[in-house]
Order: sequence, then C-alpha cells, then structure tokens
Amino acid sequence: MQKAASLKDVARLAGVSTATVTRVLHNNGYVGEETRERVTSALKETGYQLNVVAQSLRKQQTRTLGHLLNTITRNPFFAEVALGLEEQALRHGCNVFIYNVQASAERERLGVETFIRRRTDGIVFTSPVDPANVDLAAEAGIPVVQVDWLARADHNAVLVDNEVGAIEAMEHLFALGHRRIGFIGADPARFRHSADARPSVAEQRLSAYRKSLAAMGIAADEALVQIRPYYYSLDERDAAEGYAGMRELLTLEQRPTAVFATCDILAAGALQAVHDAGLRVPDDISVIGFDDTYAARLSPPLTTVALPMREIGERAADLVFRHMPAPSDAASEPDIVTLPSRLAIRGSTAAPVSQ
Amino acid sequence: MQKAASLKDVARLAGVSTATVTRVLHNNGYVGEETRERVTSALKETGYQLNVVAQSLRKQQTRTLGHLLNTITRNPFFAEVALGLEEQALRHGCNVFIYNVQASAERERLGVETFIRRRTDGIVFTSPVDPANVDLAAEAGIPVVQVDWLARADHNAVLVDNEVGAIEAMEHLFALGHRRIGFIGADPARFRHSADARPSVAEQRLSAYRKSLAAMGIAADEALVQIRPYYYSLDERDAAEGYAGMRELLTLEQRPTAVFATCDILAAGALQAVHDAGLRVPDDISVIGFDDTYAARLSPPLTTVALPMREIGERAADLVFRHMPAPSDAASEPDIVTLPSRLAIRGSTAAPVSQ
DNA sequence: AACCAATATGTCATCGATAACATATCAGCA
DNA sequence: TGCTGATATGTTATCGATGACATATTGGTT
Repeated sequence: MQKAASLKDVARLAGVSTATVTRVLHNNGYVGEETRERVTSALKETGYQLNVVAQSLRKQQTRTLGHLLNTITRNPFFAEVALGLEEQALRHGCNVFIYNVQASAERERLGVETFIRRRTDGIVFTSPVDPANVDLAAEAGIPVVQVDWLARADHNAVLVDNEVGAIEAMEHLFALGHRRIGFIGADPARFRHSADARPSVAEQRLSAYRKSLAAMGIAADEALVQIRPYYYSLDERDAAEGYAGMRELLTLEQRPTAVFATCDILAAGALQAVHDAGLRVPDDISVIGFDDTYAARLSPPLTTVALPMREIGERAADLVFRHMPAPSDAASEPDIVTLPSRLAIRGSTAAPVSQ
Repeated sequence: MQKAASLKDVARLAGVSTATVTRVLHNNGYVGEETRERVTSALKETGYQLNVVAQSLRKQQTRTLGHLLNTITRNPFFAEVALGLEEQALRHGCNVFIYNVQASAERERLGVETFIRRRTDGIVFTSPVDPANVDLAAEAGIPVVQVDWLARADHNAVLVDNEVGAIEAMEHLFALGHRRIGFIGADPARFRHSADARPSVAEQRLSAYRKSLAAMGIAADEALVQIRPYYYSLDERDAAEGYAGMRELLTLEQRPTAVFATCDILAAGALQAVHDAGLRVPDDISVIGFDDTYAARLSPPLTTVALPMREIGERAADLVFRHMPAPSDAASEPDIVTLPSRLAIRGSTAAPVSQ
C-alpha cells in the first residue's frame, strides 16, 4: 500500500529516539521495560519491516551471495548445487542472486560485474567459464568459490574427485567379471577451457578409464572408446550421442560386455540403443553412468557414480562464509575441498554371461 | 583487495564534485568536454564500480525480483520458469533472488518477509503454497505475480490452460482411432490447497479427460482411471507410481489402447511397465504425457503436452515490470495471462492395432 | 549596456539504519 | 556526602549516490 514504515516512524509513534528502537530490534544495549513494550507495540502497529538495503549500506555487508552458473536447466547438476547453496546460505541469513551465464565468458563477466556492483558478500562460480572472471571477482576483494572446476588454483573450490569415482565404477565392473569394457564420453578437447587449464572433467573421467584398464593389465583397445561430441545439455542431442556411441560399440566384432558412460544422459541413450538392438540390460550388456541425475532414476534404474550435488552447494556456501572479510585477516590460504562420489548400484549392471 | 572506490574518491582524484561524476556516469546534465575526460580517466584509474546498494536506498528501487518456488530441483518446470524469469529480468536490468520454499507455507512466509525487507521490486510465486502469503506481499505494496496456480484471483498471474492442453492430448488419441483410453494421474484431493481454492492442476487435467470422453460420447469407465498418490518430484517414487498405474491398467480384461498420463515422470514409469510386460509402445499401447520436461525427450521419445515453461517465466517478469510502482497510478487491474500449451508428437503414440 | 538562455559546476539534504558518543538518573558504597 | 558503575536514552555522523537548487560563466540579442 503506502510507503513502508521506517525506524523514524516507529520512534515517533513510541515517543523515543531511533537509537532506542534499534536497541529493541536487535536486543542489545539497555532498554527500560516499559519503553521496550511501547516500542514493541509501535513496531507491531506500523507493521515495521527492517530495510535491509539501508542496513547493508551502513554495515558494509549485504548478506547476499552471487551464484554464477551455466544454465540452471542445462543439467540437473546445476540446479542441485544451486539448491544446496541457497539452503546453506539461508542458514547463514543470506540470500542468493542467481545468474545464468549460458556458457558465455562475456555473460560471465557481466555477472561478476553485476555482483561487484551489488556488493555481494561472496561469489560462487559453478563451472566457471573463464578463469579471468574468477580473478576479476577476487581482485574486487570478494571471496570467491569455484565449484566443479578449478579454474584458478589460488582460490577456494569445491571439487569432486572424478578420477576416484570413475575408478570405482570400473572396479565395480571388474568385480562383476567384466574385462571388455567400452567407453562413451565427451571429447576432452572440446571441454578444455584454455591452454594452461587443469584437466577438465571429461579428461579426468577418460584418463581414469584408461588407468583402470592398465592397472588391471588389460590392453587398451581404441575401438572400444567412443568419444562423442557432447553438448552437456538435457535435450535429445545428448541422448542421441549416447545412442550412437552404443550402436558403434554393438557393431564391433567382439562387442564389450559392459559400457562406462561418462554421464547419465549418454547412458540413457545407450540403454535405448541396447534395447533397440534387441538386447537386454544387464543380461547382455551392463551399462554404468555418472552423476546420478534423475535420468538415472527413471525407467530402467541405472547404476551410476553419484555426486553429492546438494552437499557441494552447501560446502561452497560454507567456504564463502569462512572467507568473508574477517576483519584484520588479510589473505587466508585458499580452501580446496574435494568431496567423494558414491557408487549407486542399481539394475543396469550385472555379471557378464560367459559366451 | 582494499575497499572499493566511491564516487567521492573518484571526484577527489578528478578534482571535481561528486555531482559532476554522477553526471558523467549517467550521461545527463551538462559536463564540459575536458572535465568529462578527466572524470572518465579517474573512473578507470580507480576501477570504480557503482555501489548499487547506496543507489537503491536513494532511488527507493532495488531493481531486484524475488522468486519463490517450491524446490528448483523438484521438477524441471521450476528450473525452466526460473530461467525464463531471470533472463527477462536481466533484460530489464534486474537481478533475481531465488528462494526455495520446499512446499512449506511457513517457509514461503519467511521468504515473503525476506523479500519485503530486501525491498524487492516484485515477487513471483511459482506455485504458491498459501494464498495468504500472496496477500502478505501485496499488502506490503509489492507487485505480485503468481505462476501456475491462481491462488488469488485479484492479483497478476501467468497460467497455462491445462484443460485445453489435456483436451488436445485426448483429441490426438481420438484422431488416431483410440476409444478406450486410460488415465494415470495425481490425486486432486491431495493437491487441493485450501477449501475455497480454484481447481488445482491435477483437477483440471482429470476433468478435461472426463469431459473429452463425454464429448465423444464414450461412457466413463472408472476402471480405466488410475488415481495415484503422487509426490510431484523427480525421484523413483513418481516413476514407480506411473509403473504401478500402468500395471493395473494392463491387467484389465479389456485393457486400454492408449493411456493419458498427467505428467512425464508418470508416463516414464508407465512406459517401463509396458516394456516389462513384454508389450511395445506405441504398437501395443500408446502413451501420452504432460509437461515436456526432458524425461519426455530421453530414451523412448514421448508424445506429450508441452508447456512453454521458459516463456511463462518471461511473461511473469513482464507482468512484474508492468505493475511496478508506476508513480501516480494506484491500483491497476490485475493481469492474468494464460499461455497455450502445444502438443509435441513424438514416438509414443500411434493408431491402435485393431484386435 | 542590459539581459536571457545555454552551459558548467558545486553544495547539500536525503534515503534508513547503525553505533559511537554524550548525557542523565539512580543505587550502592566508602 | 560524594563517587562509581550500571542503567537508560538521546544526538549525530556515517555508509554512497542522487538530484534539487544555487551559483557562475559564457555567447548572443536587442
């Protein structure tokens, strides 16, 4: 309706100064019993709601976080992380600005600038696009946390050990008795962000596949490795890549008894290809995915490497708070947290039928 | 690093007053050529970034929107709407606070209060939980937009015509020649928000199913109607409900030739049940879903009623801006926008095989 | 010469909350 | 009595940007 009541209005109504009202509001300092009551009822009567904007200006702290992510709908991973982040921020009394970067370095930069101007108390980059943007934020003196990709090693990050996860997946297949294992994954070259960058997620998963085989003394067979262009999106294109990859593998003279797909969507497409070829999962071929997005939990439940997505977001929030302008401390060491994945064994893997 | 530069710092460096710097920044008023240059370079040198918090306080406008939604990961619908909202807000120079309400009226209330205190320029409720919370926001003088459910008819809303969408789905099946059509859907009773509420989404879809049959002169057969408890979430539970519903339908003496599921996740479970029963889609039975979330686009592509989720978010943002405190105008009429759905015909529907 | 409009720039109150500081009262105690 | 510390409350500068207003300085007109 009309303009919201300010402290001054409340003070006038209660016949006290604004300082006293603040004291009542925040329950600090000395306030007489009778005064407190008058103020309390004046607060009720005016329907007073603190103006956080003014408070932020005065306190030089906004209690907001900025969250830069690719596109919230692009992969359930982002949404889950965003949820964990928001939940945890809320527990710390903060709200989250969300910014969909759409995989564009330029938009990412705009997002960072927006957050700087809004004086967010921290910025979380989920899958940063351009390391320079991480620097940009850090130079502005804002605590920065990277999620899922360590674009800059000298800043905080919450990561997942993709290698261990992939190795566990492979070992699961080995344990079931599989020796001829196919691979369907993204092209690491397309996902290398810049020349000096650390291994991308795609690279980590692929190299773990190779290492696992080597560790088992199994000769590498490049025919079993299906590197697909991969859009990292949720539409039919990715499922189609998984489908195509599996088709290739199925036409091999000696086809694999199991396939490791580096994401659930690829795995979903692969399942369909198996089905369309008149074969059955897991009887004729086992399939294992990665991420444990709900694609894995639908129709044919998929064995997959589950990422603690929610927790990743929560830990990211924690890191921000730990690195907030703790007065007096200049530059604490960056925290890099690595969370473990967990193998979710469902119905798509089983021992191979000896042929 | 150190504290960000303020207008005053820039002014000092350029040897002018803050007013002049503002003029340069916003390119209004008169500024001499030579002065402008000095200010511009001072801005560069200090790396000045406008303090939006101070600006908001002064202008009594924060250029922020609050978005209350159930849970961003609960259903892709929310994430898509959130994306559309954010995109459009950005085009208007606004940022979005996200708040996951987790289906709790209490949390929703907290969210509204948070946004009031943050003085957001508008609040969008995607699937409001409690109509009282919509009122709460409106009473604070903040433009309100409801999405997906008209909790309060006297406020703005962006809706989808579920009835038309469901009728189109049914007519698609009729056109293919189906006459015996099953239904798998949520229990409207569980989704009725309060006594006086308008029909819920579940109710609309169910009643449209019944009306369509009646319009075709087909006698209702309650054995064909599978009302399932439904969690409106993305985990295996919902798919399991779809699975169970389809199993029931398949055991009928005279089983349906087509099934209308009121959401894609239910449909996904239903597809699996058909498959496990040794039948084929669409040869033996057609299945149609609702929403066009990516569950529909994965493995067996699903014919479904596609909702313009992204656009819903965009229109919601537009409504907020149209109802922003346009000075002088007291209470404009509420806008209620209804967007059409679109039938996405994919591979899960075909003409019935005459038995 | 007198005047006006356009141009150029500075001063300062304001938005609302906060906290440092000042002031005042009172009880207890030496 | 006079002092101290606890209690209670008010005053005011401040955070940073903005814009209304005041003040200059032009050049051009009549």
